Amino acid sequence: MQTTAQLFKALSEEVRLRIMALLIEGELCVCDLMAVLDLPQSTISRHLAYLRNGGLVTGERRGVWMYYRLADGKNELARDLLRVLSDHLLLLTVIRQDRKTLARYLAEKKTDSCH
Amino acid sequence: MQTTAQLFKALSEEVRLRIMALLIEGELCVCDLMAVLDLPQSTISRHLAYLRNGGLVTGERRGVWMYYRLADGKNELARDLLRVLSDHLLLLTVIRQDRKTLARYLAEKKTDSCH
DNA sequence: TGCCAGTATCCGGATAAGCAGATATATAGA
DNA sequence: TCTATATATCTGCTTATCCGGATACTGGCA
Repeated sequence: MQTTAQLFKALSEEVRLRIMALLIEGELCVCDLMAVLDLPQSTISRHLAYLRNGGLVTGERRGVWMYYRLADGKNELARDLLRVLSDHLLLLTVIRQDRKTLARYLAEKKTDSCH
Repeated sequence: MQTTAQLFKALSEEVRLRIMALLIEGELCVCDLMAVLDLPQSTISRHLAYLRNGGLVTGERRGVWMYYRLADGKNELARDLLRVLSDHLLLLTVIRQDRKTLARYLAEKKTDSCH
């Protein structure tokens, strides 16, 4: 019960919804999210912690970088919510804009990259 | 976007999830909820206001009483979330307990009722 | 070992949300 | 119109959450 509420709380914030929407496209590291969302590192990291605690994303360290992706499996509610949510998010202007920014960012990253 | 986050926020609290679960069975007035959840009137009323603002429930005045029910229709996301959520809630101990309490309360209400 | 870059957590201050008692509003009935 | 009941909102207080800069941790590399 506590957990159920926590799951919804994790999704009750605009920045976190934007992060979720970006991760639908695939894994990203913290610095990618900083670049696309244009927010300080501590802010991104804090929101990722919320999503992690809610069981919505998982992080994997690869060298110095932490790659985050949508958590799949075990939590059935999380999985169902995410399915419903992702359909909805793609209709929103902010989310569409973020996706464009991500695409542009990833294209540039190939040539002029921090890593 | 703001609205989407607000919808999740409305569902991010234990008391509100319990209210939602009770309303799945049908409409209830504030005093019913007070009796079943054993919480003061102002607390119930405040949580109902959240759910109302999130577009999850609607209230209808009938005499002195306000009857609340799940909001149906217009908000597509709310509807989808609710479908997913209700399956999940019924598995939880707290919710099962509340349902039993509600059944017992409604049975008594027929004979010895406040209204 | 020492340094740097990426990430997580801490800190202090502002805002939001929780609670429950007190008060205001609305309706039914005398 | 006056009273009583049901509900909503206000009040004062406590706790949680937000933000972003500062600090601590971690891994790669010289």
